[in-house]
This record gives sequence, structure tokens and C-alpha cells, in this order.
Amino acid sequence: MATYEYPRPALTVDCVVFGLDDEGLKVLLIRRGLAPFKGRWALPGGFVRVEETLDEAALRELREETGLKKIFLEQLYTFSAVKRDPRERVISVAYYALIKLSDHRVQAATDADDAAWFRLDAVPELAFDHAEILEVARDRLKGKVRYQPIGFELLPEKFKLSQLQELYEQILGRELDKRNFRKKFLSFGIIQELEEREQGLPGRPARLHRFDAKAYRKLLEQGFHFEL
Amino acid sequence: MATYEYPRPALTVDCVVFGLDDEGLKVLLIRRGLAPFKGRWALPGGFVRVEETLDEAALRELREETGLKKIFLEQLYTFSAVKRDPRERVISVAYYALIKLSDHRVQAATDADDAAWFRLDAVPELAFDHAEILEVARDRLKGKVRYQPIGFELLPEKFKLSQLQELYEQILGRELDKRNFRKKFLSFGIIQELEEREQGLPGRPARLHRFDAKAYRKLLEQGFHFEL
DNA sequence: CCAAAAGTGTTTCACGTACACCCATGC
DNA sequence: GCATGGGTGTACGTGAAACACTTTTGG
Repeated sequence: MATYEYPRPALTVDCVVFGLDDEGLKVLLIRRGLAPFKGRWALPGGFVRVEETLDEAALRELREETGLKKIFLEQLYTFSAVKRDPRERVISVAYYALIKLSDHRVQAATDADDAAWFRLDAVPELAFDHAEILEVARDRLKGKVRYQPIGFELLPEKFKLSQLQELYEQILGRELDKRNFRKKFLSFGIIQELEEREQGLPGRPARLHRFDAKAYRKLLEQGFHFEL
Repeated sequence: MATYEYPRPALTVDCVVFGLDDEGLKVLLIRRGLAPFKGRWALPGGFVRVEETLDEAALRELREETGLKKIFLEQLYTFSAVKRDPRERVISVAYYALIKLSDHRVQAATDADDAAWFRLDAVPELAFDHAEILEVARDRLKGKVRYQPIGFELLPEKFKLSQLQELYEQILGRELDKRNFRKKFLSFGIIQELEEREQGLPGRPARLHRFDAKAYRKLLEQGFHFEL
């Protein structure tokens, strides 16, 4: 392993950002302002700088291209097909992120013409191999949500149990039984019931809840295992 | 995203290779022949070439450094701490691999002085951040073995159920009940009972079994979900 | 009083878990 | 015949899944 004089692949990060609103689960895309794939929708991302970690690069790109910050972000997979970028050899480390759409206003920026949210069942054709990356991210989210309570990253701080259930149904792609869902989730003791109720909507007002991160951490230390 | 003229991080792959013999679960290490960390044990790995995928790079390095080929190999995680290599900025994509120690004879080669297997509870101090990588690999293996039948990658083609059970005990780090283990595993219908028995050992001769990959694939298509 | 969503218990069944003895072989 | 590992069945309890009606509010 002598000094490295071979040509080096370039290295990028790409981010699959999931958000939730009343229309369902969505993914954030930007419209490319430059070739290749100019005008095509793509995942936000860009080149990794030599003095930053991959996590830092992913956060920086997200900030630059969409204005987002302080979000749940996790490494997904590294994609390395030789022809995935038509210009030159580019290897990309993909991240996926979950954000509270309620807290964030997304703006287009820098080298993106535009940024927008797309329902997962209405994603346009994407640049590069981004369709594949998105697919892997969906699978990962689906797998992860079953054994880690990450759904809260997508919901507002205070939420109705029916919102939480709908979120799980969206991610898992199937319906869940209301009574069993409530019973099970409440039994974990990681969400607080608030006195507050949601007003102004049709139907009986719902009690609001809040994720109790402190209780969750405490349970984890005791070897608690979240599942479904 | 204009042309990329910034300095590029270098890119390597590192492989955590697990093997099993009668002493237990082991990991393959090489002794470094060059600085930095000359003489220290490390994971096999090396720089990625511009015309190969990461998977190809990992397989190539393994072949070059240890003579191994045709093994189960899967991407683990990409490590990117800025100072993880003292020479310059190096980002490393880690892979983990499972091999049938019974089928393979490992030889040292090229820029490795030496290659050797170490029990997981007797791993020496490692170069770079390889201790961390190994730790992540162990966790991944532990998680994966519970919902995918990958243990067969470590066993000889024909094996005794007691061998399979010992393997699971090693990976999971706890004892399992013999009757429950056999009952459960056999109920999946993914291992064939052979007529053949193992001779020449003390005790009653054990019936040999073989993993039935065909049956497993068929079950998968029907939505079968392996667990524990 | 009607529409809309929230909230609430019980029964059933499958599966995980705990547990102890006999069997076949080599020496 | 004894030491060694192989092989087998049952009982119990927990937890998942199925299932329907009452309650509270706004219009």
C-alpha cells in the first residue's frame, strides 16, 4: 500500500429526505440547473470536501440546496456502478433523512433551480441512479421503523395517535388495527399523554401526545427492545 | 455542480472476513508490511481503482492479500473520520464477508507480511480505525443472522445441526435450547436431512444436513420471512 | 340529530420457552 | 459398560390478531 498515484474516483453524497404532510409521505427533490441531466429532478447532494466527514458533507449540501438543518440523518449505502455518472467516475454515499415538514419551510437555492416535495407514488423520472437510491431508502425506512421509534422525526412535536398510526401505515404500506396499535404503542411508555386536545376539526377532539425521548433512553439502557 | 477541481479524498475498501473453525468464530487479519502502522495487524483492504466497483475492489483485495475467492460479501458502512488515516484524507468503504473455513486455505500475499485468523475474543490492537470497523461488523452480523439464513456461508456444505446451533450461539453470544432450536429450524423447511451420518467421533453419529437454497428462494417468493 | 373521528376490551390462537430422558456408537 | 454427543415431546404462558360499539364534538 504505497503512496497512491492512481486516478481517484470523485466522491459525492446524495440525500433522500422524507417528509410528511396531510397528503402523505413525500420525498424532497431538486431540479438540476446544470448538465448532465439539466432540468431533470434529482436527489439533493454534491461533492465531498477534503476536510469534512461524510455526515458533515450531507448536512452541508442539504443546507445549501434546500435550507434544511437540524434533522435526523443516517448513512444508507454507497453506490459505485462505474457508469452511474456519465461525466467521470463518481462514487456516491447516500444518506436518508427524516424531517418534520411542519417545522420547515423548504427553499430552492444555489445550483438547484427549484426544490419540491413529491408523493412517493408520484415521483418523476430521476437523474443518475437516483431512482435506485430512493428505492433502497424506502426499503431501509420500512425495515427500520419496525424496530426503532423513528416515526417521531416526521411528526410535529405534539401529535394525535391517529397521525402516528397513519404514518406507520404509509411507511409499511398496509393498514393496522386501531385498537392493537394504540394498545401496543402506549404499552411501551415512550409517549406522553398531554391534557391538550386538538380543536376545530370535525369529530371528537383528539388527545395530543408527545414522544418522551428521556423515557426511551432510560428503557434502552435497561435492554428494552422496541418492535413494531 | 461544475467540474470538480477540489482535492479529492482517497478511497479504500476494508474487509471484515469472518470464518468458523472448531475453536469458534474468527476474523481474518493481515500484518502490515508498510508504514503507517507497519507490523500492526489490520483488516485486509486497499485503494479502489477508477474502473472497478466497490464490490469488485473488495473481492480483488481479498484475493490479492489472502487468496480468497467466491465468498459471501456485503457492504457494511463507509467510514470517513477526517484523521482516520495519518497520511492523508482517506475514506473507507467497509465490507464484511463470511467464508467456509473448511473450503479455504488462506495464504499471505503481496503487501501483507502475514495473514492469520484470530478468535473474536483475542483480537490484537489494530491499525487505523479498524477496531471500530470490526465492532460495527460484529453488530451487523448479530443483527443479520436473526432474520436471514446466512449462517450456512460459514459452515461446510454438509453439517450437523449441533454445528449450526453452536454457530448461532457464537454469533448471538448466548446459549440456545437444543430442542427448540432444532424444532424451529427444521420447521422452516430450508435444510435437507441427508441419509449420510458423521462417523469416527465419540458419541452417537450425527445425521448430516444441507442448506436447501432452492427451497429457500421459493419460500422467499411466497413472502416467507425467516426469523431467528 | 347527523356526520366524523376518538376511544375502548375480550377472545382466540400461535408461538416462544422451559424442561429431562433415552439412543447409538467407539473405546 | 461407560463415556460421549445425538435426538426427541409436552405443558405453560405471553403476546399477536381479530373484531364492534360508544363517546364527544361541530354543524
